[in-house]
Amino acid sequence: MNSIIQNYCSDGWNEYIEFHSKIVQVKKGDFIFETGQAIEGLHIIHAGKVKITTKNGNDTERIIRLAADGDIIGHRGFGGSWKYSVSAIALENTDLIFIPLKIFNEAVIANSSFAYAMMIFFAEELRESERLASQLPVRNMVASVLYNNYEVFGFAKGSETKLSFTLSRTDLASQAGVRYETLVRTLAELNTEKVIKIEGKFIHLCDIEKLKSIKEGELN
Amino acid sequence: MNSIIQNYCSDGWNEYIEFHSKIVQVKKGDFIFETGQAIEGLHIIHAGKVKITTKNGNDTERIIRLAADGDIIGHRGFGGSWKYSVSAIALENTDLIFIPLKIFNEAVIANSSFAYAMMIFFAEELRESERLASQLPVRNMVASVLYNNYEVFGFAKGSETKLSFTLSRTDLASQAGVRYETLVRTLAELNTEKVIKIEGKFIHLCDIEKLKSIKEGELN
DNA sequence: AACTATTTATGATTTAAATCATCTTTTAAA
DNA sequence: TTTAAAAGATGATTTAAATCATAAATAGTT
Repeated sequence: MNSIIQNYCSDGWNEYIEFHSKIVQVKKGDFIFETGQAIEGLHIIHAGKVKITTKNGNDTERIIRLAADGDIIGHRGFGGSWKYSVSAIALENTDLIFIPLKIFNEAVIANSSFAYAMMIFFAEELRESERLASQLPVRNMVASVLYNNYEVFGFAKGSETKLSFTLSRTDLASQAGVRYETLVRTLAELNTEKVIKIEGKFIHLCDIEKLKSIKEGELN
Repeated sequence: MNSIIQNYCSDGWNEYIEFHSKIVQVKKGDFIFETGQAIEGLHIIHAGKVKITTKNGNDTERIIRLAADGDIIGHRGFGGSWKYSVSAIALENTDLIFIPLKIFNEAVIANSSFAYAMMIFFAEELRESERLASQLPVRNMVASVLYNNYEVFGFAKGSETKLSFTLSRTDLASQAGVRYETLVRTLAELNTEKVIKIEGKFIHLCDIEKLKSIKEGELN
């Protein structure tokens, strides 16, 4: 692993953090944490894939972020009541490094460049979250979600187009903020236009440039 | 003013920051900064009111945040390309304190508790931004926006219900992420139910508890 | 006060997406 | 290897919100 901590804390602090960290292993479908629980530390994904979800009022959930190797999760509840405002669910069997809050706080206070890096990390998360405010038609939202899946998961080994991990249609819909049937129809449409290629459950992104332009708001 | 800087930097650093800061005065409707511009520093609102907007693809803009006295603005573009990802527009004549990026960075590196406080500030902004992901019906979104206006602007002096500042209907619609006509109709509906009271342009929040419950996803 | 311009309001119609209803395909289990 | 369960796909219908059209009300200007 080569996380923000390794990069910005001194060797001594890295040892100290590692000594107090522990490995957490979760199975596909398991919660890593759930909305409302008290925050006891920070998780860094060592190997695996995770979805971060939030509740829309009463009923439906929405995926607000995907995370993979090296990504930090569980930082959103920092400050305030120190409770998770979102849930994290493993998309496959996942290993995480858990750093107790006390240790993390000590490291931030002692390593000013780490504190600065964490601040910038949060700023980037904030910018990323602005995507959620864009209320474009379904087609654009779906393109945006597919592109994000590519950014986070990349392409499969030996392929120039196939997503290395495919969310279920239900999860893709949840991330796009639309209903399942609507997502399926939109995928079919993009497939017909050869922007993507549907291969059973799997999805190929055949025209990344077109996808980018659609996600930026290209009409029709 | 009593901002995060005063509270978390040493006296010496406060003097240093103040020495290098300058006052910026903008008139109602003026841009404080615009999407795409290079970031040269951080603004703190000394006295006034500001809306932060983002572009939805080609056409419409959406208000993603309101800010008033003591609030920090312009931090969203930190990191990455160091360009503003949003625009800030004064809702009334506004005085701001501008801190050059170089000075701010020095202060963050030198004052670890300030760096920590900034990190927590960003975390709170991030949590706040999750509101944008909730895709509730118009009625709930409008309630959410009215409540946020109350949180940021408060009630007028001598009134227990009247918002101290009233956004235009167009701006309220932009914040709720709905069309103008839809917003007006929804306000009329909430008015009929006596949750709010419309007094010309001005809005009274008569039943804050009901408003809270609607914004949390109460149906019908 | 009279005249614009802007902001607020409301009715009628259209439309994109949700919902409802099936059906097929794939995966998992007995 | 048959059966059950889950995931994926598509057509038909409904609906909430957008759009179109127009009218009041308010504010600003000469």
